[in-house]
Amino acid sequence: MTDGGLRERKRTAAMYRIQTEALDLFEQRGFDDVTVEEIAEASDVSPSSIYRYFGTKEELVLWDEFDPGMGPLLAAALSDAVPLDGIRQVMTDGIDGMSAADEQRLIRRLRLAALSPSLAQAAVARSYAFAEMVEQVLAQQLGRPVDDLEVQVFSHALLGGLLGMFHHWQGTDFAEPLAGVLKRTFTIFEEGLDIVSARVPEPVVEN
Amino acid sequence: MTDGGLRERKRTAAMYRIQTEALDLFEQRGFDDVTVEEIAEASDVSPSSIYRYFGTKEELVLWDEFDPGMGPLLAAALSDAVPLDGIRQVMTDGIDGMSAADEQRLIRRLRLAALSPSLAQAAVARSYAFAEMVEQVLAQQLGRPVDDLEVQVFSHALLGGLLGMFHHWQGTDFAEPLAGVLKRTFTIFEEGLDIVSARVPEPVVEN
DNA sequence: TGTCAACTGACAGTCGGTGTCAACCTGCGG
DNA sequence: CCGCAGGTTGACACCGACTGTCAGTTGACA
Repeated sequence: MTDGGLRERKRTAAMYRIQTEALDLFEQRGFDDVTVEEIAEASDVSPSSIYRYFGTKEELVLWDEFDPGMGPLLAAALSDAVPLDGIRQVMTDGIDGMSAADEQRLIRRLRLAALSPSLAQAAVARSYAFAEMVEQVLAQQLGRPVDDLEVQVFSHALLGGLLGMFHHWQGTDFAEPLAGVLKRTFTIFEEGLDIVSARVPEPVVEN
Repeated sequence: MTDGGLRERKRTAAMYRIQTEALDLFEQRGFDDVTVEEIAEASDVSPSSIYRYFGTKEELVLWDEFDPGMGPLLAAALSDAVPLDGIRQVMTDGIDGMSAADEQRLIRRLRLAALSPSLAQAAVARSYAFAEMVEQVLAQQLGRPVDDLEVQVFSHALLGGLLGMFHHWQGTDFAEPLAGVLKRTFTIFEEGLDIVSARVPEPVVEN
């Protein structure tokens, strides 16, 4: 699922090591109060290399070793299944394949992302790119133009919903296992997002 | 709907004027190739003032004179209607109240946002904040905790869908009036986002 | 081993963004 | 008309993220 050559593996290993140092420093002193130079020093590489690896300071937190494989995987899943099911399958598999350490690291990264505005912003923008992938595959799948309104609304709403799921997970302090939350989220999707009809009939209590 | 005192109005007027200069420059030479200092010079203010007004360079494009009023408006609309209807009402009213010049300016800003990565990122993050407003009001409305999964998924999916709508509008070069696109978007919402069942039965053509 | 491409570190420079301080306007009481 | 207080502005200095370049090194591969 991961590597190509040895170079690639070494690169990934280096990035993982640098990210580990960075997460430690960020947790100790806050994202904004740690400079890239300090991380470089702690990781025994030059600042230049950090930028070559990650591109931006934010990516030091957001980068995920498993990300690169996601694209093709998603495309494949969407090509031979009902869209929603395909995406559910990919995500479920991904979560099931995560070790406890992986999940712990994910939680650390999410916690950090929630604490720093610039990180939160980058995180949202990053997952937005995900929606654009779904767009493309879905449009082709349905034989519609990529700019089709329904395709756009569906793709982005789906992605938004998943963001909401992570928001909930974070808000409840990661109490429930992610797999369970994901399952409930897709149930909500399947029921058609009809929170509207679930509105309580009683009048609102004054603030 | 807008001002408070005279100070506030002067400030808004100055921001509008600076934004106009900035939009011109950005369109001529691209967002990244114009410095804040140049905008300051063109607008006859100091760079310091621009940062005091807008905070960031991105906000020079994203700022909207009507934004400040949106919060209370939305809260009110959500408090006494079915959530989806309330939001639809606010947005429909907002669009109906826009002059042709306002819409033209909006289009200019959207065009710019699509051309520069940093702008696009900031724009997405900005609209994300909108979802958090919906979250709060909706949770209170339904008598559920803000971190309720369904509330989170609904709010963010809704916001995502609206983002998708703008994406479509942009992709079709703003051909259809925004009011029409909005109406169709909410129709999609009401039908429960069931693009799943609309899947074409034929097998996919090989790429 | 030799060659070539990819990678790395060092360095200088640009620019976005923040904090500080002095000058200035604006309205108010004497 | 004169000070005076609060908010607003401009000038300046500073930090740090990020880019481009260049020379030196390392690794892949014949």
